[in-house]
Amino acid sequence: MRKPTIGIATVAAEAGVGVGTVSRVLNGSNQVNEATRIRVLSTIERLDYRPLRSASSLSKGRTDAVGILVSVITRPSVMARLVGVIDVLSDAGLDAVVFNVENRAQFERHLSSIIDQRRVDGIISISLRIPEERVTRIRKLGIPLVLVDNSLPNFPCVYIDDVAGGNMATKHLLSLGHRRVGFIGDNEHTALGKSSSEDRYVGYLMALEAAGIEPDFDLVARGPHTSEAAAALTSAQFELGQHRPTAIFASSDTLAVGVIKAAQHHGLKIPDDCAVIGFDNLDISSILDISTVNQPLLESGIKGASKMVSLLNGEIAKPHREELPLDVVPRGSSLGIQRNNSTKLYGVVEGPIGLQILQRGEELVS
Amino acid sequence: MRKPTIGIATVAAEAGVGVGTVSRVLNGSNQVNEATRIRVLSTIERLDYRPLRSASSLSKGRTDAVGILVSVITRPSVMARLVGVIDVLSDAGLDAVVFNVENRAQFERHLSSIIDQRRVDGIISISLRIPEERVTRIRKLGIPLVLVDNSLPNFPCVYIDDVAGGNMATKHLLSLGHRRVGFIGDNEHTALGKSSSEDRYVGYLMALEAAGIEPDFDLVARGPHTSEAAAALTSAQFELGQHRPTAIFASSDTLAVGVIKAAQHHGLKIPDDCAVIGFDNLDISSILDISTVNQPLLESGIKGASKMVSLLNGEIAKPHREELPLDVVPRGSSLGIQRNNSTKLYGVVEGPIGLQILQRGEELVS
DNA sequence: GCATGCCATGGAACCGGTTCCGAAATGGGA
DNA sequence: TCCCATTTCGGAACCGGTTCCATGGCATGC
Repeated sequence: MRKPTIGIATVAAEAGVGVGTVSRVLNGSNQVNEATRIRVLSTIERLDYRPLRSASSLSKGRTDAVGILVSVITRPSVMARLVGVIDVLSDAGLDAVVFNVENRAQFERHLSSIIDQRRVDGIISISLRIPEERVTRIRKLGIPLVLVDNSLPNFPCVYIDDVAGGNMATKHLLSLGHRRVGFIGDNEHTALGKSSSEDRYVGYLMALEAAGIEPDFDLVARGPHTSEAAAALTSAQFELGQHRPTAIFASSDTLAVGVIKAAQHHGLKIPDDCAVIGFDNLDISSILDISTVNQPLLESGIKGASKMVSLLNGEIAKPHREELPLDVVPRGSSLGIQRNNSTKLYGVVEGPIGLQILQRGEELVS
Repeated sequence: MRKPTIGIATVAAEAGVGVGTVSRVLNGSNQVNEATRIRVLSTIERLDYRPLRSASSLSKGRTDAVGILVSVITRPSVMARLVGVIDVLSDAGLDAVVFNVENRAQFERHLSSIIDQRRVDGIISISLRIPEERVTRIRKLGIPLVLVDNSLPNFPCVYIDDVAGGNMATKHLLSLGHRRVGFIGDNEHTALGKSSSEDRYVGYLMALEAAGIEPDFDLVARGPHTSEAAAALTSAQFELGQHRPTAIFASSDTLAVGVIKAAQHHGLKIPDDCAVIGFDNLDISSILDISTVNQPLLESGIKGASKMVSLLNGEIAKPHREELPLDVVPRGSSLGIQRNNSTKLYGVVEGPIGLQILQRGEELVS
């Protein structure tokens, strides 16, 4: 014997039935007599038969796999969305094939691969803007596509209103009496076409205008999406002397961490000397007590993947386009001590933010 | 026309060649005349032909996909390894099919699915211990398996010596003169079979013994893998009065954050009143200036995936079993101010750790 | 001029499931 | 007892590539 490969035919022969019957048993058809089913199942067990996915895919005409394109996966916000997506797909019996996109070239390569090799049934794109010509192609080919944290005409998508978010964040700072509000954003995403940061900046400008404040472009800066870069940019603003900002809106929590580092570096107390608000409500912002704009990250993944599941079932994604809610989460980095429900330590210790950060009383469960 | 499906046969007919030739062109065989190749390629272009992955898989007998089992993906350490794995696989032209494992039931389900449905060519397991019977099965079936952050006889793996790591961390604290060193670990991983935390605990005990210190089990505690839980456990230790620990080894950075929260809650200054060291060298530990044990996370993924690529190419994974190096990264949470290269702010401001944390001068690039 | 051998090529067999159609078996009703 | 509907089943055709073998053409060597 050179090929001990056990296929559906072998099982059929052993069990004394036709291949069709075995197939029916495998797929849980109810067109099978109970006794027969048992006989087939026991034969499968005995021969240790394992169906071959690709053969099934070929005849069924679908792969039961979904391609997931994610922008720099290491970003915590992206990560959270991805988890939501994977969990939903798994539950639906779909394989989650992940493509990590870190630069334009990689993006193009992965897109080609996905589109031209017909390896997946659908595509979920997370925080990425797909180039126009690709979109056209995808549309023409009729490949199911769902956007998470982005939006595209005629495709199901889950997104937030970044402009509104930027507006909310800035208004929060303005409402605390600040007039010189700085903006620290990133310019990285632009490389992959998506720029939440820019949209949030627009919201920032709108809020200023609504408050009758003339924007000061010395208080606006962009750089790579790292806290180090943000710290450097912020540092420059703090050196403006009396023209320095008294509050800063960082377009993401990661950047907000950098802003705070810079403030400490300049001996500025937070929030008294400079209030800070970030965006995303990552774990880190909770740990460091940074005010932020909360957006439902995990949920965005869940909803996006659910839409994909619907599409693949031939249904129409229920809310075709879905905008998720945002809300400001005020914390110590903007409100400071004068806040309210503080633990006893909270009012007692006078000190820089670092302290408050770590003391803000989570109830310690014992 | 009811089926406009364009297959290799259509292309062959259109180009006036045989299917074999088209296939050869697609696979870059050099057995094809240049003129013919061009003709076929242009036909492919003209018809917008796209080969079907599953058909190819079926005849080739392989899927060119690798299954990745990851324990709770959201853990930053796991995440980092995953990124390494995905990047290497992508470069090798292999699909990365990710299975997120959050509990025992899910684990079993995914394992069955992977093993019994023959959907992937190999399995990479990250930070998970595969149940004995599954291992037996995998071995018998000859499915390529690579372990990352774990080890199993006769399978290629990339791992660290957690016992040694725990030892190093504890020794670091002992070397600073501490005698009452506490341990905060987690018990979650146990649910999935893997327990780095326990191994690190063993290292902790060994270090104590080597120093001639009798372990005090009031200073040992375990709980869920969250900083909140760690804070609660630590809090209890701080209430031991004069018997409280003067230093704590947390088996991961996430837990170390909790330890620090608890210290602040109790008005203890770090590192003066209590030194802390974590494990993993996550971003957060750098931001919060927490001493830690560094392990090459991204690299573990890269090396693991490389081994898988070798295996699938029929080669033997080069270093079959590979132990990655560990090293203590001393930071403010254990060394404190008496350190050395501090910025000017560093020595000036007297205060709790929170301050130092955020002031420790990273050189701010301008 | 003929044997030899390489290159390029056509195409049938094959990979291992799924599906559909026709048929056999079963059972109920007239 | 016969007819028809229903349930269950067998198996050929099919999905769309890959591979191997046979073949034809052409150049080289004697």
